[in-house]
Amino acid sequence: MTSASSDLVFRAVSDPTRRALLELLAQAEYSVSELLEHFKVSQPAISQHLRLLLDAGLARVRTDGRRRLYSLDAAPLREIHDWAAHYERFWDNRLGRLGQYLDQKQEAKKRGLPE
Amino acid sequence: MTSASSDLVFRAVSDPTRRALLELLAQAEYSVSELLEHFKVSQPAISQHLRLLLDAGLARVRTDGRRRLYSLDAAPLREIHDWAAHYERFWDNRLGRLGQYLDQKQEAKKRGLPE
DNA sequence: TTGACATATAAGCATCTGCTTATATATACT
DNA sequence: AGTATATATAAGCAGATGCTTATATGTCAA
Repeated sequence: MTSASSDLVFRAVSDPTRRALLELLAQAEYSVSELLEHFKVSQPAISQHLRLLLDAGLARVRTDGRRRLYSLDAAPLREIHDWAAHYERFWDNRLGRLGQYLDQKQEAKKRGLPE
Repeated sequence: MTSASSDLVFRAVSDPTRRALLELLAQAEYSVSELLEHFKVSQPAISQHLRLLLDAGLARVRTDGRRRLYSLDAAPLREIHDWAAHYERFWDNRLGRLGQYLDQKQEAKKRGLPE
């Protein structure tokens, strides 16, 4: 989980087509042509997206005859999840820094401390 | 949370400089020149990044004299968090589809069903 | 009012991105 | 062997991206 590999994951996930691919791969293993049916781009475009997913560690391939079967490897998504979770405290209320302050105040109140 | 605005958030967050900006804004409200101190790029570059964060709804500004004070709005990050959480089941084990299958098997076993 | 400061915007540029078509590679079928 | 099928790779291109310098805008201070 170096900064470089982390960046690969964030970049991979920033594209809507690749997010759609991940969603499909979450359901099952798919060949390229099966994946292709769900999109309006060319086969090379799909292969190129899959390459980026592989590079980011978000997908695996195995060969089956002349087909290549892609599957999901969601492990790197955990990093994104954890990164976002780091900000969880800030979206509970929409007040940002002030929210933290209010949280503290409320905490204090709960404990029956004077303001 | 349209698909378009969602995309803005994913894109905004895909850049390491902007992620660093968010991290700073999570700590406090900052002026542009204060933010600038933490980076090796020019002032316009920072202003441009901040613009994208604003567009994605990840930051707010208020004017204080001739300074502009930026603060975090983490709300849109919740979407990313939830999106990633959708894959949580897949990173618990590193086996993807097979993992699900094994999960089911294990579930079955727990219930004392025959294999 | 004049000049310094803080920030935004404009314009230009190199690089990256996502796409296409054309082609290479490998396997399967007859 | 020869043809069709499945996928990857190469090359090229338009548009996006991130940066820079130059400049505009607005506020403060003497």
